[in-house]
Parts: sequence; structure tokens; C-alpha cells
Amino acid sequence: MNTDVPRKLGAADIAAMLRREISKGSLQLHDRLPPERLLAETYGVARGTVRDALKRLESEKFVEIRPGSGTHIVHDQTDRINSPIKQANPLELIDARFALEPHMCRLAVLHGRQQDFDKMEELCGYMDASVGDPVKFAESDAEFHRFLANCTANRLLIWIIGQITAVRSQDEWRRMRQLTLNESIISQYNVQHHQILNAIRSREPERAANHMKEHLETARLSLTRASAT
Amino acid sequence: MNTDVPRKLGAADIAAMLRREISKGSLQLHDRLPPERLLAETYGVARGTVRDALKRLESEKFVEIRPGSGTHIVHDQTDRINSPIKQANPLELIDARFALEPHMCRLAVLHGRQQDFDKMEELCGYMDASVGDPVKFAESDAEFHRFLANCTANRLLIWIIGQITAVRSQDEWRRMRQLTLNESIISQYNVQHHQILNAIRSREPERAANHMKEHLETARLSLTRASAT
DNA sequence: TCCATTTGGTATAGTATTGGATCAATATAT
DNA sequence: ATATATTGATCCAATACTATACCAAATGGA
Repeated sequence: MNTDVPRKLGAADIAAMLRREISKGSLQLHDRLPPERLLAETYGVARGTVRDALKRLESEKFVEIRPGSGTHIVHDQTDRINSPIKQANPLELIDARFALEPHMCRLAVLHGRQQDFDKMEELCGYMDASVGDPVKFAESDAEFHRFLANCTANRLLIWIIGQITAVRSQDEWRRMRQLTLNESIISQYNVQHHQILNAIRSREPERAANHMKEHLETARLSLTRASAT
Repeated sequence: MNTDVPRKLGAADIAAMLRREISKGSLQLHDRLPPERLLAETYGVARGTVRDALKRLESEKFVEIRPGSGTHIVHDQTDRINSPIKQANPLELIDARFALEPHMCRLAVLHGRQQDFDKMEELCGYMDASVGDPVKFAESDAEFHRFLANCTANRLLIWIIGQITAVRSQDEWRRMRQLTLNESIISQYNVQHHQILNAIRSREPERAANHMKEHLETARLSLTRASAT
């Protein structure tokens, strides 16, 4: 996949570059991106490619595309720019999730609504279909855990998970996932997601929490194994 | 982002520039923006465009447009931090702490250093001496839990607890504490703080976690009891 | 107090800019 | 070889911007 010769830029590359500009702060909240035609010219790609990249950023809630107006930045990165949250490493993240998510399962049993569960079921379906596609899987996975937070109906927890998820979706972490996520791991995760969801649906808080702990233990294992190589 | 050819400015751009000028403070001195016609001229745009930008700033409570008088800056830099955390209520906070702090005890057993424990011991001493002074007690209490976070050596958790503590020290919460904190409750808390610390010092993660759960249960009880009256 | 000036408020018509959508040709990867 | 992605072009629709004129409220000096 890596030829040292600079490949032609694709939509994914443009998206990554823009994402980086936004995270770095040279493009700030409420700023307007250059028009697609100009972006296309400066990056030396076709306008369609730029449009593709922008669509990705829009689905990641980085920007908002307004016809006739332009592409506007809607993601407020300023909070996170100087926040120690950026310095956290993957193992610290796992520990934090160990603290948060099992108890979130218990709260989800208490406060979760049918529609939340249905949405999570849907996400499980997406993940089942993404065993061979780590990128797609990771997106649905993040959504799954975000919805779990939603089920707690606790604004504090929802906010915390949102912050953590925002970090997880940054570039360096994307690369990290490519190392740890293979087909076997993903299918293992999928089984665990189903177990967690089923336990919540059948109102068994402790069983749900235990399945979550198991899930996180698996994640930690695959992480330490990957960093050992 | 640098496009060599400066683009034509739009209302969104003018708004962004003024927003920054105001936040920076360079416009705050005069307390009043230049007239729309002058702004239009200096930025090289039509007056309608400037008006559009000003309307946005007004809806964001940055400025106040007074017909015949001018556009005045009303931006209050102090409450610029609008974290969704502020909307959380005390019961949500307790639930979040239920998720976080017991596991933090376990991590503290693993990563806590002698000097951290000594500091917590010291804080326990302060609290013991503040049975009759809810304000002083609350300060040391917040510090105690912050140091517990420190013991985990997990930057993510330290940051989260810091955010939560910042909320707890706000005015409305101060009043809430005055309702719940009486001498009997405080001495109960003090006993529990010692139990937690001792369990951590003697490297018993589960006992520490259980004492913390007990502690939070007590806090929740005193809260519901207070809000029932 | 009165009046000229300054300031924002509104309206309108024309022009420019911007994203949306489509398609055939070409390149790249598997 | 096939599937996928990129290109470059064209046309469309939504929105924004310009330019001008006139109105109404506030201001400040005579």
C-alpha cells in the first residue's frame, strides 16, 4: 500500500488535510472554507474529489455545506486545543472507559428507551457487515458507544463520552486502529456488542456491565499485543 | 489556510473578523464599532454585507445594534465558556461519580504514590477540623477527590474530574451544599474518606471501591432527602 | 428648543458566487 | 479484466453581494 512515490491525491487525503487544518487551528469555528473550485485548484485535484472530501467532513460534523453560501466550519476545536485530553495515550483511554462504560450499562438498563435500543441494534447490524472494513467498523463502533451514553440520559456522561470520542476520531488514533483491528478482532467485538445490548434489553444491569468489562479487556489485550510488535 | 489570491470577503468573513477583534479586546476599548458605512468602506464591501455580519454578531450576543446610535459591544468575556456540563443536575453528577470514582480507587491502588497518599491524609485532617464549617469542608473535599484522580496517573481521568469539580464549585451548587451539609453528614463523610484512603494505602482495590460506593450512596441519600423537604 | 448631521432600517433590482448534479473519458488498484 | 475512483466539463439552483435610494431614530451643537 505504501509506494514512496507520492501517489495522486484522493478524496481521503484531501479530507485528512482539511481535518488537520481545522484541528491545527488555522481554520477556526465559523470560518468559511475556500470554494470547492478553488480548493480543487490549490490541491491539484478535480472538484468532484474535493466535494467527496467535504462530504466526509460534513458527516463527521466538522463542517456544514450550505448551497450557494459556502462550506462553514461548525466544529469547535478551541476547547480541546489546549486540553490535556489530547496527550492521553490509548492505555489511559482504555482505563477511563473501564471506569465509565460498565456503569453506563447499568444506567442504560434504568433509563434507556426502546428507540435507543433499536438504534444500537441497527449499528450492530452495520458492524456485522463491516468485518472486513476497519474504517467503517470504527465509525459505527464509536456511534454505538455514543448511543450507550445516550441511554443513560445523563448529560454529564453524554458530554464526557462525546469528548473522548472526539479524541478517538483524530488522525493519530485512526492510524492506531488500523494496527489493532483485524477481522478476527472485529468479529469478537461484534459478538460482545450483541451480548451487551441483549443484557441491557433484558434489564440485567450486572450482566451488561460484565460483558462490557469483558469487551474492554479484549480491547486492552489487542492493544498491548499490537504495541508489543 | 493561504490562498495566494485574497478572496472576495463575505458577510461570514466579516463576522468572523469582528468576532475575533472583539474577543481579542482590541475593539472593546471604544465600546462602539465604526459606523456601518465606514466598515463597509474599510473592508471593501457593500453596506448590506456589513449589516448581515452585524446581525449575526447580534444574535450571538456579541454586539447590540442601536438605531441612530451605533453598534455597541456587549460581549462579556468572562462567561465565554459555555460548557454543556453546566446543565447537569446534582443527581446526574452523583451518577457520573458513581461511574468514575470507584474504579478510580482501583487505579489509585495500582498507580498512587506515597506523596499522593500523604497529601490526601493531610486533606482528611483539614476536613476533620471543618465539621462545623461546610464551606471549608467542601473545599478540602473537592481537593481530596481531585487528588484521588491524580493517584490514577491517568490524564484523561484527571481532566474529567477537573471539569466536574469546576462545575461543582459554581454558585448554584454552593447553595445546594448548604442544604445538604450538616455536622452529622460531614462527620459521616469524614469516616468514609478515611476508610477509602486506608483501603488504598493497604493496596486493597475492591475494598476501596466499595467504600467509595458507600460514600457516594450516602451523598445521594442526603441529596434526595434534602430535595424532598 | 430646534435643526442639521449622523446613525441604523428597509427596499429593490441586477449581478456574481457557490454548491448540486450528471456524464463520458481516463486512471488506478486488485 | 473488472471494479472503483478520479477527471473535466456543463448546466442548474440557491444564496450572497452590489449599488442606490429613501426612511426613522438618536445625537449634538447653535
